[in-house]
Amino acid sequence: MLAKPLKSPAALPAYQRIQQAIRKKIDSGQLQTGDPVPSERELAKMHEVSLMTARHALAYLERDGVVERRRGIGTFVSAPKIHFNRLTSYSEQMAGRRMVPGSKVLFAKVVHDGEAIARLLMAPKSEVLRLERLRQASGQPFALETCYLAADQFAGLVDTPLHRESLFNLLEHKYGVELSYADEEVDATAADAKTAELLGVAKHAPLLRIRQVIYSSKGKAILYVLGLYRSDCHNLMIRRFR
Amino acid sequence: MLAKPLKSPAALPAYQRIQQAIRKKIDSGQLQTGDPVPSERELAKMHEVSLMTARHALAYLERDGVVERRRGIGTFVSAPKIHFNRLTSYSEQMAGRRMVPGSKVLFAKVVHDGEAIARLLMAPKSEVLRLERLRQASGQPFALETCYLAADQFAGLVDTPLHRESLFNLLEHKYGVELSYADEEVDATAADAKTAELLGVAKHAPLLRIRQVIYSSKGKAILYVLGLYRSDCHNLMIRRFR
DNA sequence: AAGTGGTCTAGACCACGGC
DNA sequence: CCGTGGTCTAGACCACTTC
Repeated sequence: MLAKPLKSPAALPAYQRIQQAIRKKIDSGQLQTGDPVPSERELAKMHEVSLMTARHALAYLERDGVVERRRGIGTFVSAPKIHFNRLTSYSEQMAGRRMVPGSKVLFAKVVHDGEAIARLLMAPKSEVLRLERLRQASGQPFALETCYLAADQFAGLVDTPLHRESLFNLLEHKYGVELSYADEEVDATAADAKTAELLGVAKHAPLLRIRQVIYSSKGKAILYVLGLYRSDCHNLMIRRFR
Repeated sequence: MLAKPLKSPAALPAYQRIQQAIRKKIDSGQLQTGDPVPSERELAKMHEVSLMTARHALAYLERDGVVERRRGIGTFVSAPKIHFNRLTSYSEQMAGRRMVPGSKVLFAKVVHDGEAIARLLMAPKSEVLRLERLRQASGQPFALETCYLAADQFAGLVDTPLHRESLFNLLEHKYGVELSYADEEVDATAADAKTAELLGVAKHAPLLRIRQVIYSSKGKAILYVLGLYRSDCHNLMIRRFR
């Protein structure tokens, strides 16, 4: 048998549409923690897809912790994750700590280096905007952040005054990008000479290094950020569940 | 068409056999980081299964962080990074990856110091069990972990052979404690002389420091863990949502 | 054009849990 | 017994990347 050729252009895959429908019901409160989600067979009929496709939708919702599946019983809405680990902008973090945010732009240009990053961001001609900022909290330098964005998507950004305005704000409101989640890789590293001077620490002082890839709600990589944080004034707080 | 009915009893599902075969090749060094794994179609032929089954095997290996898949390119063995979105025991982490866990107990006694920790764990008479272990992955030392537990609750633990048995396992099965979540504080620090020697790194080398408080499902603090991780072989992976 | 992974079909049988 | 999720088939078309 042929696959259904009736797909409208730019349509989401069927399994993602099913997921979206379920997530929507959870968000709106129609489905609450512990409530049963329609079974694979029901979903297949409702959305006019095969069983495997409905399965796929549920399997990946389970992977993301949205539902729990129990053989012989059914699929249920899982307890709401407390998003202790919320993705916030620097400005939002500062506001939460009642500190005065400050930011000095050290570099803001379109560059061609960094092919891996360009590929990640799907930047045409490998043109990415590189934005280097020294972050300050109440006057003290405390982090060095280098952001990369696809140059074609965020053309006017180079000329925007970024020393005061939040990048998150710009992306979300001026560019209409809905930021959704970030994958972060955290480790420790030693400060090189230039970084040490900028941050006002000793050379080789231990720094917390966070590399993050921030995705839009459509799953596209929007932003790559490399951050180096003074370990004496920056702690990462995480809550993890078993 | 019928499903193949030739399965011997107690046989693993086909997709798990395929995963095992791949993991084995990685463990034995036949496949190294970055090496291509056979394509879906190759695996399907080799193991005499359908394409969907081979796909399933690879998809779940990717979910576990063992391989990376790139459309139009292939599937590759991913870098041996430790992947942390859930609260897992050290043994579980090692098992999920392709490493042989090892652990050397450096210290295991009831102590009276550390009032703050004793209060946190609600330990009577401030008696806490302090357990210091050197963690190894495939023979290489890679972390120094110091755990604290309330001495009265886990009396027999001092005499339990902990060099092989997982502490999580003991707590969950022998002591009937249901571990639920952990709050973690992450930063960077420099190795002191003793730590540097134990971990086999230079003095003042940057280390990832994680302090965690692990709570039971009843919300009681059960375990305090201070971990120092070699930043050259330990990365923390986090996903955060907006 | 050839090869890869991504999505999908229309069924099948099995293992499990509750009635 | 029936409904649930778990495994599986033998194909198909699509999107993407490399040559």
